[in-house]
Amino acid sequence: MARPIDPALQGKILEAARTVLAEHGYTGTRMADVAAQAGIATGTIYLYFKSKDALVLALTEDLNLRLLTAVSPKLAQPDFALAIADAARAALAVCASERDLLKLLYLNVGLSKLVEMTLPTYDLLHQQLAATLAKQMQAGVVYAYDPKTLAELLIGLIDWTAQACLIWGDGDLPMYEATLIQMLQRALVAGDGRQGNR
Amino acid sequence: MARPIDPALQGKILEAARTVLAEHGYTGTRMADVAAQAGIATGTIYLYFKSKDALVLALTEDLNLRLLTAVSPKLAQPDFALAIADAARAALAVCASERDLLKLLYLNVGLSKLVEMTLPTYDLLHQQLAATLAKQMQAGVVYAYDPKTLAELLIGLIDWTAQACLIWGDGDLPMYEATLIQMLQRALVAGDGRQGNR
Amino acid sequence: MARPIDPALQGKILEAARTVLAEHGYTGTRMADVAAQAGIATGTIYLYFKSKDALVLALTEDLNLRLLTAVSPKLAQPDFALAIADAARAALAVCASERDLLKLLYLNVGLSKLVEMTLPTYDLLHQQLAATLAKQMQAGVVYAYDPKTLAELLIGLIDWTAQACLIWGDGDLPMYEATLIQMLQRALVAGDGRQGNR
Amino acid sequence: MARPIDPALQGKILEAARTVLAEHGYTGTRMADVAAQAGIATGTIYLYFKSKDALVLALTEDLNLRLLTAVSPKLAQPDFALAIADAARAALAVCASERDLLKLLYLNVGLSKLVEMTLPTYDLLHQQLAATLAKQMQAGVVYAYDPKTLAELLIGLIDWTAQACLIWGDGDLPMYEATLIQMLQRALVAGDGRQGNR
DNA sequence: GATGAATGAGTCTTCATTCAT
DNA sequence: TATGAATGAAGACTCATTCAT
Repeated sequence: MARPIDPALQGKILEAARTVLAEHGYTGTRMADVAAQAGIATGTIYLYFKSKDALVLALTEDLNLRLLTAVSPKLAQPDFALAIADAARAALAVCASERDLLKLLYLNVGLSKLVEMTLPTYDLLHQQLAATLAKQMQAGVVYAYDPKTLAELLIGLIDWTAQACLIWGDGDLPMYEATLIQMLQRALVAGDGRQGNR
Repeated sequence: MARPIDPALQGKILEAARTVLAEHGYTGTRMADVAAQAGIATGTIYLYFKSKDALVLALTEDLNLRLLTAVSPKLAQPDFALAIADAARAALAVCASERDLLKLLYLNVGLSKLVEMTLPTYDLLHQQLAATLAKQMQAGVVYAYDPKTLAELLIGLIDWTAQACLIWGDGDLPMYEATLIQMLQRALVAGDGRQGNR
Repeated sequence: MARPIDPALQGKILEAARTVLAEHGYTGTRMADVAAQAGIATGTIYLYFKSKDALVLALTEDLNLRLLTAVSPKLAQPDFALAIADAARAALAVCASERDLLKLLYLNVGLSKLVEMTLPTYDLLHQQLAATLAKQMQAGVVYAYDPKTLAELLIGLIDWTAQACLIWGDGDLPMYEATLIQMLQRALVAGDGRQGNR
Repeated sequence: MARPIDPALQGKILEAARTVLAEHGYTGTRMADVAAQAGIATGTIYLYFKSKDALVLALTEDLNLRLLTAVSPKLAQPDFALAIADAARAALAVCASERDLLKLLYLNVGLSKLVEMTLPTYDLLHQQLAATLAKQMQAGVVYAYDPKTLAELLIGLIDWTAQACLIWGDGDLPMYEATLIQMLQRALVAGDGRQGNR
C-alpha cells in the first residue's frame, strides 16, 4: 500500500485555504497559493476537493457546523430569556473566532452555487430554532409570531450583527452583543418573563 | 465618464447591466453582454464607466439612493411606532420592486472593493436613523440603546428580511413584513408608546 | 520493463490498454484508466512499460507481428495469383479481428515518435514482399516494377483497404476484399498468369 | 467603425499554424506559438477559429480542396488511361508541395473529431471519381468493379503513395509516381485501351 | 463620441510520472 | 513487486480593457 490518504491533510488544506482566501478573497486566491500555503503540490488539492468552489463550500459548511454546534445546546435551556442571550453570545463568539472566514464568505464569495444549494446545517439550525420558538409561543413565553419566519429573521439579525461588528465595524463585540440581546429579549419575551439578565 | 456625455445612454447601460447581472451574476457577466443588451459597442461602456466594478458600484449606489429617498420621509413622522412600520414597509417595497438587483448585489457581487469603500448613501441613512433613534430615546419613546449600534442592526434586520423573503424565500412579503414590524415595535417602543398601529 | 517480471501481467496490461484506447483514443486514455481496467495500480504499469508511448508502441508491434505471421506463409505459395489473394485475405482477416486496435492505431495515435522509429516487423514484411515480387518479376509472372516501391504501395493499399472498410466504411469486408484482390491481380500478374482467382 | 475584420488575417493564421504545426506536431504546438508566428496576440486566433482543433481542421479542409481542384479537371479527360495518369500526378504534386502539412495531418493529428466528421471535399472527390469510373466501366474501358469501393481504394492508394514517398520515404517522387501509374493503368484499363502512355 | 477588433495577462485543472511505503 | 498518493509542469481559453479607425 502506498501512503494512505491522509485525513489530516484535508484539514490542512482547509486551513490553508482559509488563510489565503481571507487575505486575497475568492477571485484573488489561486489554487497554487493554497497549495503553497499548505506546503503541498497544486494537484494534491484536487485529490481532496473537486474544485475551487467545492473547497470554499466546504469552508462554509464548516462554519455553519461550528455555529450549529455552539448554538444548539444554548437554545435548549429552560429559561428562554437566558437561552436567547446565551445563544446569541455563542453565535457571535464563533463568528468572532472565525472572523477571517466570515469576512471571506460574506464578502468575496460570488459563488452563485452557494445560493442554489441550501446548506443542510443552516436548515438544521433554522428548524431547531423555529421549533423552540413555537413551543415557547404556546407556553406564552414568546409573543405570537409566525415561528418559521421569526426564526429566519432572528438568524439573519444575529448574522448581520456579526458582520456589522466584525466585518465592517470596529469589532467592539460587547456593545453589539448587548444591543442585540436587548433587542431580542424585548422583541420576543412576553410579559414580565424577562428579568434583567444581561 | 466624469461628466456623462449622454445621460440617457448612461441610464441605458445601467439598465442593461442590471438585466444581465441579475441573470448571470457578477463573474458570469461579460462587458460584451452588457453592451449587447444595451445595443451598443463594448468600448462605449468605458466612456461612461471606468470599469466593470465601477458599473456594478453605480448600480449599488442607485439602489441605496432609492432606499434613502423612500425611507427618509417616513422616519420623520411624529408617531414613532408608525414611523417604524412605515419605514420598514417602504424599504421592503423598494427592495421588492428591485428584486433582481437586490439578488445580484447581495449574492453575486464579490467585489472586495465594495467593502473598502464606505458607500455614502448608506452612511446618510445610517446617520439619519441614528439621530432619529437618539431623539426618541431622549423622549422616552424608544428604549435606551446605543443609537449608532442600534441603527446599524436595524438596517441589517430590514435588509435581511428583504433578502430572506425575496431572495431565498417564497416572496410572501406580507408575512415577513408583519413579523418584522412587530419585532421592531416590541424591540424599540418603550412603555405603552405603541397603540394599535397596524 | 526490460525483462518483464510477470509476462502474464504484461499481457493483461496490453489487453487493458487496447480496450481503453479503443474506447477513448490516445489522448483520451489515462494511465489510471488502463490500470483500473487491468485491475492493478497505476504505478505498476511503469514496471512493465517505460511510458505511455511505449505501451502504445508495444501494441503496434503486436499487431504488426500478427500481420506478418498471417501473411508470410501465404506469400510463399507457388501460384502467385493465389498467393496475392490469400495474402490479402489473411491481412484483412487479421485487421478485421483486431478492428478496435486498428482503429486506434491509425486514427488516434498522434505519436510523433512512431514516425521516427522504423518498426522492425514492418520492415520484415516489406522485405519479404519485395523479395517475393522480385523473384516473380524475374520469372515473368509479375509485371516489371521497382520491387521495393511496389512492395510499399501494395502494403499501403491493403492497409488502406482495411481502414476504408473497417474504420470508415460499413465493414462489408467481402466487397472490399473482392475489389482489392481483383485490383492486385490485374495490376501485378502478367499475361494469362491468372487463372480462376477466387 | 473599428477595424473591419480582416480576411487576410485568417489566411495568415492558417499559414502560421501550418508552419508551427509542421515543425512541432499537433500536441507540441501551442496556440501562443501560432499567434507569435502570425505576429498577433493569442486571443486573436480565437476571433477566427473556435478552437485549436478547428484550426487544424481548417487546414485539412484546405488541403482537400487543393487536391480536389487539382485532380478534378484531369479526370474529365476523354482518354481514361491518360486521365488516370494525370490525376495521379496532379494529386502527388499537390501533396509534394504541401509536404509539411501532409506530414502533420497524417501523423500528428490524433483528432478523433477528424474521424467523425466526414469532410465534404473528400466526399466530392470520391463521388466524382466513382461516377467517372462507372461511366468508363459501362463503356468497357475500365474493368468491372464496384465503382464506389474502387474509388475509395484508388484514393487510398494515391494517398498512401504520397505518404510513403513524402513522409516515410526518401521523396523520390518520380519512382513512386511511375509505379503508381502503372499499377493503376493495369488494374483499371481493360483490353488494349492503354497504349504506352508513360 | 462610437465602434469592435485586437490585445495578452492570468489560472484552473489534468494527468503522466515518481517514490515512499 | 505492488501500490496509489503526491507531484508539478504545462496550456488552452477567457474576457476586461484598449485604441486605431
